[in-house]
Amino acid sequence: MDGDRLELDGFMPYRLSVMQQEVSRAIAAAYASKHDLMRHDWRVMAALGDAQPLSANEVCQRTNMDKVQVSRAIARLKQKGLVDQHRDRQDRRRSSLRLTGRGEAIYRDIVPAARAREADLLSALSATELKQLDRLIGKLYRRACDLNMGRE
Amino acid sequence: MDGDRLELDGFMPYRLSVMQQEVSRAIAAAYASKHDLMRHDWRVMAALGDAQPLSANEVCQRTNMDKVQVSRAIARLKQKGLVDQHRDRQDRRRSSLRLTGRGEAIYRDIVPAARAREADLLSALSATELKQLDRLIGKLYRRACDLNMGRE
DNA sequence: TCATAATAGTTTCATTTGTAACTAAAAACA
DNA sequence: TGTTTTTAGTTACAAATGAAACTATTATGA
Repeated sequence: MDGDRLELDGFMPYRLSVMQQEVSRAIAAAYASKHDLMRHDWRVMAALGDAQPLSANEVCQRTNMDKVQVSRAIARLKQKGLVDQHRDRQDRRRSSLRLTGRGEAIYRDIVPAARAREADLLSALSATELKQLDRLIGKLYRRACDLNMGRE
Repeated sequence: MDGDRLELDGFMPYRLSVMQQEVSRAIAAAYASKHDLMRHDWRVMAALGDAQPLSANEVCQRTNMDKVQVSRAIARLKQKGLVDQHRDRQDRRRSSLRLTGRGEAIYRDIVPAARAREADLLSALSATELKQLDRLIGKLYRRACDLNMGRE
């Protein structure tokens, strides 16, 4: 252990990042090639598939994306005819988002593929390890959020 | 468990991504604000700090970045006077990269800060959990790589 | 040897992104 | 009520990115 070198390979945040990228790529195969969607687009669709209708703001909260990303994803999805957006009558600042028929169809096509890839991925782990993973992700996430609290 | 909804919150790749982003942000605090470096720039510096000199290609391998990203990071770092690049005499396609004095100084300034943040982060875990995490990252990474083997 | 392929690294162009500034509507408050 | 502040969402612009094409050099092999 050399005191003044970082040694990337043993640096946990780096390993986490490299691993996550690879996982992300494995999952992207479920939506990118076949339906020509970007990660952000798919995330918005996934949120709407989980619970409709949602306002753009609710999509932000559910997906951990910021409002600009969501706004742009919605623009792309509307243009492709996968999402409908119309102003809320009660509060005319908001809008209410829904998957269109085609959007729903694509969502229903992707979900099993995404699930299958997730299963493939997790098949490398035992049931015990899976529980551990779940716990560890939660702990690290909460700790990181705490650390980031101060700044913005 | 609803068969035709994805439920993002329980979808492991999503949770992994959100957690990793937060961790990344926590670490970025060590190099971004004070030294105005981007993630890619810092990664290249970290690789060089670990072992100098390196060719751009060796940086690619050590950082898991692709050659375009590395080329651009090097351009930025050269312009800032943090990295020196000169052609290799044996093979004039390659070049040999080194941190400059100022580059080294910044590297040595960042390393302890990055280590401290990592420690903060990992302090949420017991020694046992840390070993588990290490194992799980390795397993998931290898599995994801296997899954991605086919394409490209 | 000469032609072809492979390798190291850079550049180009279209697209995506991040930040900040902006518009519109509702809430707060005086 | 009228004024200010918040909130929802969009837009603008500069910078970063990805993919493909490109340059220069070395390796291969007929």
